[in-house]
Amino acid sequence: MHISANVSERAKEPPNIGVSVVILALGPSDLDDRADNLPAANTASGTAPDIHATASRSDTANTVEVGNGIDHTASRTSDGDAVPTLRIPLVRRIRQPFLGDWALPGGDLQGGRSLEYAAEKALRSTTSLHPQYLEQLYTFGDPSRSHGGLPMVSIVYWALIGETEAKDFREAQNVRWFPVNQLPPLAFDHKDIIEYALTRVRNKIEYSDIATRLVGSEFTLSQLRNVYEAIYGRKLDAPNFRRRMLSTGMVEPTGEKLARGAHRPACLYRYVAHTGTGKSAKSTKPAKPGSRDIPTIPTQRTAQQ
Amino acid sequence: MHISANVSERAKEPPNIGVSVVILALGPSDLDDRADNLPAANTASGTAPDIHATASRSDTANTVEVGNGIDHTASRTSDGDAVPTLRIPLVRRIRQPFLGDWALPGGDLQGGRSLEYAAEKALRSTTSLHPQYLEQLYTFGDPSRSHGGLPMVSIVYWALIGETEAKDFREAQNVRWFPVNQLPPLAFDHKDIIEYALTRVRNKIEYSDIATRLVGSEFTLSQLRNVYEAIYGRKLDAPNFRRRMLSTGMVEPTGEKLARGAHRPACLYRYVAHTGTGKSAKSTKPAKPGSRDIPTIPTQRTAQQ
DNA sequence: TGAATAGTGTCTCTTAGACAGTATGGC
DNA sequence: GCCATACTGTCTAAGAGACACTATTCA
Repeated sequence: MHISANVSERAKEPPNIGVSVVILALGPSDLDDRADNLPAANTASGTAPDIHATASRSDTANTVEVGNGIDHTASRTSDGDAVPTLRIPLVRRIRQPFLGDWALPGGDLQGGRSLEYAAEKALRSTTSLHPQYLEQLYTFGDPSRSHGGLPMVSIVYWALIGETEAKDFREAQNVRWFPVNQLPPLAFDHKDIIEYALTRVRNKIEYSDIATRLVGSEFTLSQLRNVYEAIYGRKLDAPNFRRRMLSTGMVEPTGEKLARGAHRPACLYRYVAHTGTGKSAKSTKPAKPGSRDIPTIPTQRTAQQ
Repeated sequence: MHISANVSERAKEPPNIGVSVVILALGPSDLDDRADNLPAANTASGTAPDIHATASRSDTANTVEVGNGIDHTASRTSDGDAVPTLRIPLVRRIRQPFLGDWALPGGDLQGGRSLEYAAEKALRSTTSLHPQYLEQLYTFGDPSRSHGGLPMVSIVYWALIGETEAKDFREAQNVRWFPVNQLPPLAFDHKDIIEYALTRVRNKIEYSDIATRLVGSEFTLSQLRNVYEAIYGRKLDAPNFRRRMLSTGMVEPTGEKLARGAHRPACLYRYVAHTGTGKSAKSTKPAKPGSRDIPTIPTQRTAQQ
């Protein structure tokens, strides 16, 4: 990857390729507000002067409200019920353009490796975690998005990380976690990209099994509902949610129960892989992370080679 | 882009980038079977020996049935009603690998140009047409897909071309149009890519306005239904289709009528841009071809830059 | 008049959502 | 007993699909 002598020469060459990841992780779902020991959200993490107010406070000074169509600046609704929130790790830029702003984790693409490999590598180097789910989001290549940097085609992936996994994140230099509804100033078009990823996830959760990957192998329907609520950013009606989950045939009871407090214990369920014989088994190829180059259901393609 | 001396060196370099297009065009919807003067489908077009049987005949020797879950090897159903079919232009490969097989049109990516530009250019050079709709499909980058060629990342777009536009295609060397249900042997993973594009289009037509771009500015509901039928590959119930279209508020009557035969004339309608005040106005940013780098609703992204 | 397409009415089935009410645990 | 959560029952409204039926044109 060599850089040409002048700009007109450079324009004729193909742009560089990078791979980036929107990493969506479940926040803690237990009701005590642990804002101060959330993954690195509040710890001064680095060398550069802190140009932002504390991101996890309820005031939104120096943070950007992502317009996701849902009104929740805090993680609790007015009636006092907790709505779990999604969190996202970002990397502070240490060079121009957008020096000091926050950006999605990313890396270069190696010739002999798959795109998923590059995405997982970017994810690991930022969080030292493995994704529960990884899928291509979109490829951005408009020349105007470089803002003075080198022209760059960014192949963007999005990843999901479960609550238990997110607890052993790696606290790295210039890496912080932000709630998706309180993002800091972002470099390039990364704000649009995150919004787009959220739209995509909320859409995908409707017809796929991604939510079941964010809970353990056995789970209560409340726990599963919490995953949906975190992704939607709003509370769901518990009775209707139960009916919907059971009617899909995607989950089945284990027979066990789980007591977690001064109330009736909840039945445990497990995920049932779709055999195609289920009742409303919409076609949902699981497509594990790093599996192959064939996307799951609704995405897009066309290729010269 | 220079080629390195040996393989191990090459593997460390970033792969080449190309842009390809799945071009979906409406076939003729009038009922006379014009298989023999369809765009270039049957004319011997080239220098290379013709390794395929006539692709537009009803026998499928040397053609590949794309498994789209719909049983229609011919364009007519058993009751005699015509089902319009989608057609797709392919380019015959004139070098290894996959010499003689058919492939999606594509081209290189120039640094100073957008991805859409490259896709439109590939489309123009093959068909001399402008797309009614152009959208990114997916980016393929698995090393295994090169099959002996150079490693290649393919950013794939899909395009829609209306029936009237498709009539003045350009008959080019080594370019032919095939019905999507009778494809010839395809190079690389292009068969998967086309199947994926069809899935995507059938999905997208549900919640977007792409169908209205394939008819004129004024159209009857029968004409619009024909577009849906071509994309779905099956007949639709006319009364239910009418109700559904009218209930979305996406179309409105012009007051005019169109007489086309020995039967009751049909009312003409026009497309109504969504203002957000409509009844079931699902969020559908139009996203014209070549507009910007922000995708429409359900797709995916994440980027390093 | 008949053929062919345009268009209306109506029925059923399914699903999502609202919400009242019951069940079962800890305290 | 009370409280909190788990779970059941039921009503309503909207949407998709099947399909009988009417309307309007030309030949």
